[in-house]
Amino acid sequence: MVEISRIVGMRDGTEEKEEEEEESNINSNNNWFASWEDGLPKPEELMPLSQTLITPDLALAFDLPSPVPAAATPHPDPDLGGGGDEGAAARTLKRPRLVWTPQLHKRFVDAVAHLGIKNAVPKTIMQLMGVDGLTRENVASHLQKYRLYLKRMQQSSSSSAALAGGHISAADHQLFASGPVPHHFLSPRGVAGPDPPFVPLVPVNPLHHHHHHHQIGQQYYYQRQIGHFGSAASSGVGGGGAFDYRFLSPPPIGMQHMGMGMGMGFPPAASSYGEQLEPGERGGGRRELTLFPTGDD
DNA sequence: GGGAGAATAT
DNA sequence: TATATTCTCC
Repeated sequence: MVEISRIVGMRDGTEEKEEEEEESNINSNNNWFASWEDGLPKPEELMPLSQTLITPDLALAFDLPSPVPAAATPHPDPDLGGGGDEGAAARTLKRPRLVWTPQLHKRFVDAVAHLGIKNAVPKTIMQLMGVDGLTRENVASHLQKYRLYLKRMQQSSSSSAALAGGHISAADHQLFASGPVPHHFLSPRGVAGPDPPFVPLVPVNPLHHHHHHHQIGQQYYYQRQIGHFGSAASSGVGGGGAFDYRFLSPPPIGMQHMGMGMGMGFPPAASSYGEQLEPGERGGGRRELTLFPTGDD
């Protein structure tokens, strides 16, 4: 079949110490990059956990308002209908929303940090991250937000704006503030600093691995949530409609979506599983690709 | 044309 | 809100 969305599974065989030094380390991070590789898999450790998330048929079905058989589908796209070019189909079908887990974000930050602000552009970052399935758009979007975050950080740290109301929102802490932010990102002088030498990440090989991720504790699982066929009956309003969720992989940890009500950051070192959110809360019918660690990171 | 970045959409 | 998509510009 066609492999549409796949994400890499990364082993953290080398569970180095470091990792969670964060804020307290921002000022004394002489080694923030010395240990940058720690969180990253060595080339030989890079282990693609590729999975076929959705078949063309399924995609078709889910994309339609009703469970109309593909055969009867008036879909104009030849790629979808004919099972032609796999690559084309893979590009055509929409990927699930990417969830930026702390681990994924860390990779992002590390990449940005080692590229240097000025060289940190989506494509480069993406390549450096070496995460299979990650697109330039994914990175670009995240980068945009990340820059906004850095901007606010600068403001609140270099002026009295912090008192004026430019405080860091809980949302910031949720992801961005949870990881180490290279200090030079925030200080005007270090911005154009020299690029620390580092070993470029080796991109994940595109091989198909139909792993049955049983090895909890050292890999990333991906999660896929698929909405139920557009049954007009079940779909409540944006509220809590009953959806027909199916998990093709073990359920996720409940560490995202803690917005609104109690905006507390996720556990700093969410080493292991927390509780799990009841699936189906939100995301009515949306697919979501989630990378989450199963081991302590 | 392709990519970056901002704006806008979902 | 978080992430995706679109749009403009280079």
